[in-house]
Amino acid sequence: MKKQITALVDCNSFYASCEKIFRPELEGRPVVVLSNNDGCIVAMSKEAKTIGAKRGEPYYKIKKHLEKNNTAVFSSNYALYADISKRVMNIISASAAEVEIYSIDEAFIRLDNLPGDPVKICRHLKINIEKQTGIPVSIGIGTTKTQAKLAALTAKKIPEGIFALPGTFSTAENSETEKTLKSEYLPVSADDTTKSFKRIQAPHENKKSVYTLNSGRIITEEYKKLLAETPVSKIWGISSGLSGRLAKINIKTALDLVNTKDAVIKKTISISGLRTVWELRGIPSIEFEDVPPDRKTIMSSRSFKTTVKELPELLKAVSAYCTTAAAKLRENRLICKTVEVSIRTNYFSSIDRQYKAKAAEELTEPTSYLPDIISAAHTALKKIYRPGFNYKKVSVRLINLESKNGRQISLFCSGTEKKESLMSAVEEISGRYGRDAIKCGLLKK
DNA sequence: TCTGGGGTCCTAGGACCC
DNA sequence: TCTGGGGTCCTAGGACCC
Repeated sequence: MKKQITALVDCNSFYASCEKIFRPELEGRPVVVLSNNDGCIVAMSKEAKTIGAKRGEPYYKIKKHLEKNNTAVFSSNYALYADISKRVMNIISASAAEVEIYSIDEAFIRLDNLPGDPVKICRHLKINIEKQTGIPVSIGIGTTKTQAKLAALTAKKIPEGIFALPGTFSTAENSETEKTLKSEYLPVSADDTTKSFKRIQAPHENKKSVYTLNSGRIITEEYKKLLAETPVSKIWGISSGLSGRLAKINIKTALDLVNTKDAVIKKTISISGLRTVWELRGIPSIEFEDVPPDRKTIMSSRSFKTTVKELPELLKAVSAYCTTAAAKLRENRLICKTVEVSIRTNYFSSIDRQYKAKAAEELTEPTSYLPDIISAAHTALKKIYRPGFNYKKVSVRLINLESKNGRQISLFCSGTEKKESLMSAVEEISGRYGRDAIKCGLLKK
């Protein structure tokens, strides 16, 4: 197996950058984007970061402060962000054979199968994206996805916007170490790292300035220094909860982490944490998914601006979320077996009595037919609804999804054909006149 | 007064079976 | 009076990501 070289392309302050594209006058001003109901901050420009805006922070708490600093505030416009994301991802996809679109604003690329210098390829790509879309990006390069993520943190801080990790050293010694590692958790892809990684090593780096991890793996002194300067909470996959647990056993930096025994890691932060550690050591352990796996659930939910008490209003909301979810289901050419509805009161309220519940309803046969989905969701909601509570949020989740194509036979059973053509017609109308042009009403039984 | 939405994966514990 | 053990499957809850 070949040495993996992975880059992470990350759009800078994506939502805020989208808002700035057509408003050059915002240059240099703090920009924040708010979540649904203008509830909390979901994105901010670097100027907004400097004045102390934080992701997830409730807007009302920081509103005055933002105003004082002349901040441009936007309600989120997901249709716009999705559209711009698509353009960015198209450019990235055209640049390499193996691309994993990881989120709306990030993608991993495999560089090892491309001819030419990885850094140069990335520089090209960065210029291309910025020129064609107006969205600034940072690119981190490493030998694993987790390393690429780590490199991207540095990339964001430097003017060039591209940073290649000064290598986990890829030497015969490392390959020998891995062969003798008897860890039962050692991933399949861990062997053979004999290919050199010279290309993205810094020019002044020489093989003598190396450091041997407790595991026996060899890394460069430079990489060691970076690990020592990085708190564990900055590592992809390790958030505040796990960092707290790690701090208790005196693991504070990424270097502490990679020098900890596998068994201790697994015990403290579970198998996913262990994979993260291997990746930091330079052993690919998180799969590169250039073919996106089938989705397992589709969810649609919304918090109410003001709480809701009555069942009819909840039923109406559920119908609307079913419509959104079913549209996505059909877009993905999937059908679902089960519809799950959940409701909850406002857990931030200290006055309201608290209640939350969920119920799942099996469909008589797997389908993407909206009226059947709504009817199942209504049945589920009625099972869990209790009068007298102030409801804050309702969610619909479609689960047990399967591919529509595997179900051709049943197409001709129990009126499925009719349902199919009805849904196609509905889609055409929505496509032409907008999502709200046509709605689903259910007959009372 | 006002605190998002949409995903994934892992683990522990219970039910059930032989 | 003594009261198995191991496997599988499911669910709830907790953790992470952006």
